[in-house]
Amino acid sequence: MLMVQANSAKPQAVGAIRAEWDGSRSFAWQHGLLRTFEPGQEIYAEGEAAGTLYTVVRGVVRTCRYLGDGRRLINAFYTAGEVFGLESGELHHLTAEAVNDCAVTADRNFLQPDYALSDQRRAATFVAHVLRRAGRAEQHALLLGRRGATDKLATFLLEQEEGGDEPGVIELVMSRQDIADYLGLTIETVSRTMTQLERDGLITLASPRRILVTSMKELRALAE
Amino acid sequence: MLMVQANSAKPQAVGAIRAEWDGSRSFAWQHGLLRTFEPGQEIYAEGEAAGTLYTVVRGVVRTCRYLGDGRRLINAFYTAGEVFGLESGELHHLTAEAVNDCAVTADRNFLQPDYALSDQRRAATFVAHVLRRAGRAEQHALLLGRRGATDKLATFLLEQEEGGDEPGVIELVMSRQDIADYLGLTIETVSRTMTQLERDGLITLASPRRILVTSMKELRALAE
DNA sequence: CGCCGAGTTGACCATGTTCAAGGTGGGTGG
DNA sequence: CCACCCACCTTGAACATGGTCAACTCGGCG
Repeated sequence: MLMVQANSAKPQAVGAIRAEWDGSRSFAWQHGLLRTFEPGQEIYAEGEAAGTLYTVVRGVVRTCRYLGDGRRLINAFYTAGEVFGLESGELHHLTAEAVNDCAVTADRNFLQPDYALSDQRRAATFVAHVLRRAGRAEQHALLLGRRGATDKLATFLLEQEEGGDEPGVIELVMSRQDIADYLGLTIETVSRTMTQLERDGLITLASPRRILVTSMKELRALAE
Repeated sequence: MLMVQANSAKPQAVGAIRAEWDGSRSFAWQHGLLRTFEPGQEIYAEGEAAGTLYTVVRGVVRTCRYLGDGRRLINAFYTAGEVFGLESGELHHLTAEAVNDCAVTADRNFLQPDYALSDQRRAATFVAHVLRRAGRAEQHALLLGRRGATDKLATFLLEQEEGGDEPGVIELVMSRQDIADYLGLTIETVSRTMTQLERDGLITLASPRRILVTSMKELRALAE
């Protein structure tokens, strides 16, 4: 059942949802309110009540935690078709923000315990998403465990290359600061390492946000 | 239904399983084969077929990945009552090994797709476990994202203190090398940082593996 | 044109790694 | 019972890597 109603962040008609979904991956939860966010805008904050399941329709969302000293650690980037906002407890323990202009659907049915499991088909999809999230988080932990900045960046770039449309071409939607906070590095180190990879002939920086992989083999070797 | 049969690693009668479980947390999957492992012994390897759900009965299990250069990254430590071995794909993408002498039950019913979801109660428990694992992995990623060795070790020690029996007392079952690989540090840095924490009066090293927290407040402050 | 945010680069410094040398304690065997 | 061994841990000194601070470039936009 579709919910359409007024909302603080530009709600849109349901037709738009279906339209945007066309040509994209399909999902079991094709209902919920469509909301759009501007770059940097907060979707929910750490500590708020959880229970809503979000699906990215357009753009990229990041989940992160702010530390006492002002530093920020980015947990994950979510792109079109991916879901986020699930929590094991009552509260969000991460903050979600829009990286660029983006649209997400919010399904509040997940406030009801076991709603997701009432139907076996829905349960299967639900579990698949949670397992995917667990795998992704473990992948990220493994990435952060790596020693060198070069290792980390190479792994990150390959990750982004996978998610992109054209093989060998990486269109970064996030800033250097975002990358730094995702890799546990500083913006300067990210920048330097990027330049170094270009000098070594592994990549070409068409622009800061557009990267061409010129030696996939060597890049993969760095990521092991 | 209980499965009891011969196995390479010391299978035991089912009575023993129930006996060991008494007084411990209860689980929806109280069936499966009990197997024991010696310190360092492999339970399953990265790349092997998945589908078995393991529950730790006694001892501690670590899941890790070995990198090309011989380095090892530890993903998690599992203690009595916790489950591991779930995968989103067909294969294990981590290796599981016994940290000390330990016993686990192996339930191969999870080879059948959607077995876990056939019953809603079982599905709920299953989802809870996967969500827990996701949360834990994200926690670990956040830990690894921290800059200082002191921050990391303080966080790790608090984590261990939580899991222990006596407040303020930490019994480490894992070696310094294990800790180093879990925190993305070297064994020397772990050792030095441990000593430094003792010099600063936050902890007392009764023995390398037995630690008394003498200033919980300051330790928490380090972990933020 | 001048501003501004994002990115790059350089010089110096702090932190953790590396390499190497001791300790320590629990086992085994003489 | 002691001597020895071995794995585990600690400590020290030199070194490498990434962080910090600061200057500079670049491109878009009022």
